[in-house]
Amino acid sequence: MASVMWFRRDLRLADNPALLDAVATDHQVVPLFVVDPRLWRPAGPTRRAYLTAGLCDLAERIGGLQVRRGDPVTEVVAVARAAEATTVHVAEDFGPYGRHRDEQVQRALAEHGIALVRTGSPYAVSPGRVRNKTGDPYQVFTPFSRAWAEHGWPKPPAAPRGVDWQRPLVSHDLYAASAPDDLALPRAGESAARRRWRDFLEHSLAEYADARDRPDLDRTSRMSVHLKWGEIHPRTMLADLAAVGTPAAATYRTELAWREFYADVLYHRPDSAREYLKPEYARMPYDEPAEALAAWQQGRTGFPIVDAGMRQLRAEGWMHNRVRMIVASFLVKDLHVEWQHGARHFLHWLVDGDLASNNHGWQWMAGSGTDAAPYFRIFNPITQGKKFDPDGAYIRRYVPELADVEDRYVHEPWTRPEGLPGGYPEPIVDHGEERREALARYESIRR
DNA sequence: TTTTGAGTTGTTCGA
DNA sequence: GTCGAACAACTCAAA
Repeated sequence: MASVMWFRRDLRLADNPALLDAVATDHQVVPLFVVDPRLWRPAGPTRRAYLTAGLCDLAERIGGLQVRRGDPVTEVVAVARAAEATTVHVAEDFGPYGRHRDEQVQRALAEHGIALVRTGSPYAVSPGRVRNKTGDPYQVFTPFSRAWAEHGWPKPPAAPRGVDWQRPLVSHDLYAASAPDDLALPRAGESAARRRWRDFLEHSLAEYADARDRPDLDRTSRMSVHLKWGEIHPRTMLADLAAVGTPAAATYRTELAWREFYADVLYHRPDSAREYLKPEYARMPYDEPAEALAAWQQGRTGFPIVDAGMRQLRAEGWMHNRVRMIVASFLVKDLHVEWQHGARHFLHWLVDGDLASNNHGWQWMAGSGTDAAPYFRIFNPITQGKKFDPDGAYIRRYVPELADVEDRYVHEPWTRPEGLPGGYPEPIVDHGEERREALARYESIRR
């Protein structure tokens, strides 16, 4: 007899209600992870490598981990039956695929008299629980975040003690997904997540409100990847922020609220992962993706801040948030390419790639998302660069061709009297022209 | 029911 | 260089 703890996006032992539930049911616990081809295939090399490292870390903490590769419906049932378990414990998954998968698994387990027990979720307040007074989900962020904060969340529980882990070896084929040598990925695992969080609280939180927008300063928390894989739970972070209690802590809490808001929107509108949240935007005329999309992907648009961001993505599997907005605006509004192409590229390369946050961030930038503000919010890549990377330090870090360009030309190297430095492309479009073009196209879908 | 006010992340123009 | 207004009138929560 034993219970099964099926880890998915909760690769940690502390603050893990599903694990506590598993231990409470039976102190003999089989730790399981299933590498699901349907999720593994679309994950790019960064998420594969990071997940592999994260699983190795979890296995080390536990002293073993059953890793299976295949359809969860068959794999979870097989493991549960072999362990003679009566319960399989999970944190609830609210994504479109996860919900469907868990229903299938639940049904298959039930045939053998085994229960799938859902406890907790990757969110402080589970999607679907924040409602307005009429019981409907919120459509805009600010009222959601107020209600979300008032909803409250329990104190983070500690890691369970006295677990009798049933420890099989980690299967070896998992190690096949190591990171490409030229990719600089962050350290994976629960300890690394907590270390980074403590480090951020101590050194960067105080200046977070202003410094987070400066890619040259690199003062964001970089917690997204740890949240993505549940190496730390937002509840733990919220408790720490409440203890700090400063305006900066409140600013950071708002960022966590955004993550929960987008998960909530996706929960209520699972189709919005692919389709336009506001259907009328599907009528927008866009260009077929061609050379322009390729130039954007490769970081060869001739706009320094855009190219720096796209190259950071390829070098680190990560991009600074401010720059994500700039490159997204550029793809949709300067190159007139549909947001789904950008979202797909991001999800392929981002180590923190999360369906809800990623795709709703893109919808927001495309104008079809939850932003109620005017559609004519079009980023000027030059202005944005000057404002948020004033000395061009971020640009120089990722675009070596511009390393020796004088400060005053680094955002517009084509204006340099001696011409562009060798190997750096001419701007592929005229921003002013494309801005007018984007406005005209938006105009065309309005009544 | 009606009204009111606010809305993550912007840009440009002209004084 | 800095500042405020205009952009164009939408959506939605809450009073």
